[in-house]
Amino acid sequence: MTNNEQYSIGELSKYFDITARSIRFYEEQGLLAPERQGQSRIYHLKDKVRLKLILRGKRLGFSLAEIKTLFELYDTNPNSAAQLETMLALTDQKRAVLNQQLNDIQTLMNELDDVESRCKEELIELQKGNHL
Amino acid sequence: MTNNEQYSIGELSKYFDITARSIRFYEEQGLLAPERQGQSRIYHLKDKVRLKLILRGKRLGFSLAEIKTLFELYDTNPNSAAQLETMLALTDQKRAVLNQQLNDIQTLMNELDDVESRCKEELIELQKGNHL
DNA sequence: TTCAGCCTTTACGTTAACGTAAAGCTGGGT
DNA sequence: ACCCAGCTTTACGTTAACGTAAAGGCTGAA
Repeated sequence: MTNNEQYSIGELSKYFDITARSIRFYEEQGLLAPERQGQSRIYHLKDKVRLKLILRGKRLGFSLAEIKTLFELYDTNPNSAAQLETMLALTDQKRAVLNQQLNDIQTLMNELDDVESRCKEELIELQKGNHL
Repeated sequence: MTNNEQYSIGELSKYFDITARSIRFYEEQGLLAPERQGQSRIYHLKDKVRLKLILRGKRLGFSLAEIKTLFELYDTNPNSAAQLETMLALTDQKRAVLNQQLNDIQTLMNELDDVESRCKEELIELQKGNHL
């Protein structure tokens, strides 16, 4: 009962609104490894989840190479202490970057608020003028 | 009293920890327009502020072209209604992107928390083992 | 069978954001 | 006078992440 849905590359590309070329490229870079039936690629739920993670990583400004190493860290079962330490260090590092982004976004949001309210005030002024 | 500090390109590059090449490139792309004294560039506070904005924009994933149009929108004194509407549309658009990023970051943070706590638990287990 | 629609591989092209080298001016210190 | 650090321009090189043909295989409907 572990979900047996299958997807073609075209279905996935439509679903995520990206090109098939991109999906093949991610595979070429070692981020995906879909099953094959004959020459065609068959994607399952785990591939779909991976793609989702890839796209989210990209939106956050990670390179495909970075995303790949994150996958590898996540995939290798973390049994040795050294591996775990490495993982912790990396998560901390990423966390710092994300916090920086949060700050930036907050600052920018505030500025957008300023601009927006000033714009709206000016629009109201223009409206008043039009009544004459 | 409006602050008369001057900076050389070297000073600014050290301050922001970027190369002089980058700063010249931003100028080449129309994002900066420093004063000249002879052949050398002289930067003032407003240039420094601009650079800060450029770098923040970049951290948020904006292209230099996008940053430039934002600057231009910000610079043109917004007097016509059409301009104001454009500005409002753009701010809304950007706000949507930023909100998406916030979601992504939040999701990722949670996952990092999960990974981290699992790592720490495993480390503790390893410690216990070492006592035998 | 022929066609359309989807898939495949191979391979060269493109864009953004610089890196990097080459070659030269220039002001201050010794 | 000379040098050096820091500035300048010009121009070609580089990397990431695809875009865009080109040429062909497979499969189901007409």
